[in-house]
Amino acid sequence: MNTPVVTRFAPSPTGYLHIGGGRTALFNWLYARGRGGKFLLRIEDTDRERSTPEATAAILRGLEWLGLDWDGEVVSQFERKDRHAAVAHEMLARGTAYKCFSTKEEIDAFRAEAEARGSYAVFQSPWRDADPTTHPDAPFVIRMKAPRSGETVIRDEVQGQVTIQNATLDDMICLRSDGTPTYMLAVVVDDHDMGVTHVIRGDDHLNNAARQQMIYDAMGWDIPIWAHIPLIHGPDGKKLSKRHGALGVEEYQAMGYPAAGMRNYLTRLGWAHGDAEFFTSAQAMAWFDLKGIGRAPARLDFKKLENLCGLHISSADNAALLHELQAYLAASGRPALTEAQAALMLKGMNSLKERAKTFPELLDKARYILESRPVGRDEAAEKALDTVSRGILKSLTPRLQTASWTKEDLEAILNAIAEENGIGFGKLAAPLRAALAGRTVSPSVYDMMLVIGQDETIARLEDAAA
RNA sequence: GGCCCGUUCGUCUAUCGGUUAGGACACCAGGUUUUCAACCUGGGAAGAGGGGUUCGACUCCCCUACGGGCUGCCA
Repeated sequence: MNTPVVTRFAPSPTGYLHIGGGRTALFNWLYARGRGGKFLLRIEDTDRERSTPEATAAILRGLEWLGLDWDGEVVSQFERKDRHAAVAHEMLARGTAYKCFSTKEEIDAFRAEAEARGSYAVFQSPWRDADPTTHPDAPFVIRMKAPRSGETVIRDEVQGQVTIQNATLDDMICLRSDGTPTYMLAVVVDDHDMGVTHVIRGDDHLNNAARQQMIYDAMGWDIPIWAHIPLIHGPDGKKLSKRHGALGVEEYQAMGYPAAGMRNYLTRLGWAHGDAEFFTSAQAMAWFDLKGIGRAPARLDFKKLENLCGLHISSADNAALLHELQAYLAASGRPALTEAQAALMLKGMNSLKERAKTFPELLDKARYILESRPVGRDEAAEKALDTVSRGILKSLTPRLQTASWTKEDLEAILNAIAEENGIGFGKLAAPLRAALAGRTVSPSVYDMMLVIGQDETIARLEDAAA
């Protein structure tokens, strides 16, 4: 019997959920969901100065948009501070931690002196082995009594076996002088208490894993399976910054990328399953594994994101797509569709979704549906409606009055008109498109006519011919 | 400074000692076409550099370069 998998995502609420965090959450989610395990969410809000409820809300919204559902309640790390403190005191009792009365000033001075000597040493507290009877009545921190020799080996599913010399690690502080826990202690206690079996997180924590492992050992707890994944870089290979993509995932939503495409892209970024490129979340869950994660940081490629999004849009269920489109409109602060518009969108969705990579593009192609008469025309459309073309359109309307409004019938009529005027079908389609959509770029003229219907089509042609 | 991690086409990647180094996006050319999108065909494009180990190295080892991370009473 294997232990059920428990993963977690543990962001600190100091800002929006950025794309890298979103991917970390996604990996944890895929791993748990693909194995019938649990995916937990914990907000690391022990830094009271920088944590905000707004950031927490933004992170939750971001995860929801990505479709990453978590199990159980969201855990607040801050609220568990008493438990963290209790563990620190237990370590004290076990002799795996000690009270350190060194002040910040003393530590700073130690470091400054080391630096002045041109050397670099980890801080060694004079209180490590002090006799408790010599303890002053002063504020203290609780430090881990870390081994000073030997090495700590991290068995990482992504990075392999990583060995850290214990001498390079200091006795980290577990409990601050104000009694609050540090991150290092809090993560370990929480992951243990929450039953986390797999810690999948950014590789900026790889070194921390060694220190954390010492706490697990000190408490006699089972060490989780580590998987430190490389961070995402910007298109230029540099660390992600706001300039190029370190946007909140909500901004990607506002840019109109469908969540399924985003998930697919992010899953494939830094992870591979053979040659699989385009896949559903169900497939991703079935395939996702730690072995397939690469060791090098990946760069963001918006072109590929768009390509994948286009594929997901065109293969999406029409009703679901309409639903997500409406969510997009709301998220980007645009007016909602009227019921009539929504109905027409659904009717025209088959042709619309094949030509869009993002929701703005979909909306743009749907202009013929969303605009009401008189349809505004851009410059190119105006040009397409020259005198000759208007004349042709005029001769077309009476024929349409009696049409049965099936594609076959319309095809017969338009082909006949083109032939009568001695022009190719393309020459006829251009002004027709301009009249119907007000653009020279639109879905097929047949699709448009069938979607908006006979009366509206004729009315628009009359508008244009006038 | 110290320690740790990384480096295959422009980008994401496959390869797990023996391949003409494969796929995808992007790009270029051609085709199809009712504009756009899509689609079809073809093309250019890679093992950071240097040493080893080996019959044989993209794959294993070492060095260098470059990139990143950690080195906080931040997470």
